[in-house]
Amino acid sequence: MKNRIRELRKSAGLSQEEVAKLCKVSRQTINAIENDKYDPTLQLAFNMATVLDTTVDELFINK
Amino acid sequence: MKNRIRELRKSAGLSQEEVAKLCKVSRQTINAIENDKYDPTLQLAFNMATVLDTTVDELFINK
DNA sequence: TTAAAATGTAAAAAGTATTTGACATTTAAT
DNA sequence: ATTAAATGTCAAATACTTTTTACATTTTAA
Repeated sequence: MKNRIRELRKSAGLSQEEVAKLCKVSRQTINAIENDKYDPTLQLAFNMATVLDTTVDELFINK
Repeated sequence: MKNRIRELRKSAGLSQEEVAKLCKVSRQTINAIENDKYDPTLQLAFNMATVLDTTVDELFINK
């Protein structure tokens, strides 16, 4: 599963830590997901999409 | 997290077991998710959306 | 109304996500 | 060049998802 987190996060001018706080998870979690270490839970995927002003289907690329 | 699985599954004329096979998970997993026992992994959410001919954002209701 | 199919449920085990704390490396700004 | 901020990474612990096996209940259809 690929994603467009970095791209959209930078567009929004947010650091990994800021996204983490807004999503109420740790910075390491955001970092790991952004770098494809593992997939987020569905709930976190929705939270990230909301924070990055997009949808789950646009934020994550199912391949 | 609510979902529209039952609704879309019935529309597609599929049983839980058929959806399970198409998603390559157990019938019990589909049953549990459909009944809000827990959320699927993001990967499974995408697989279910594909099988039910919809999107993750339409299939699951983030509340 | 009986049989078959579908659905609901439970417990234990295995697999996966997340946290915390810590430290290293890279990037950005001064 | 130096500092601060941001990012990358690791290991151990905790929490959550999924599987398997098994059985009970409900629904569907003959």
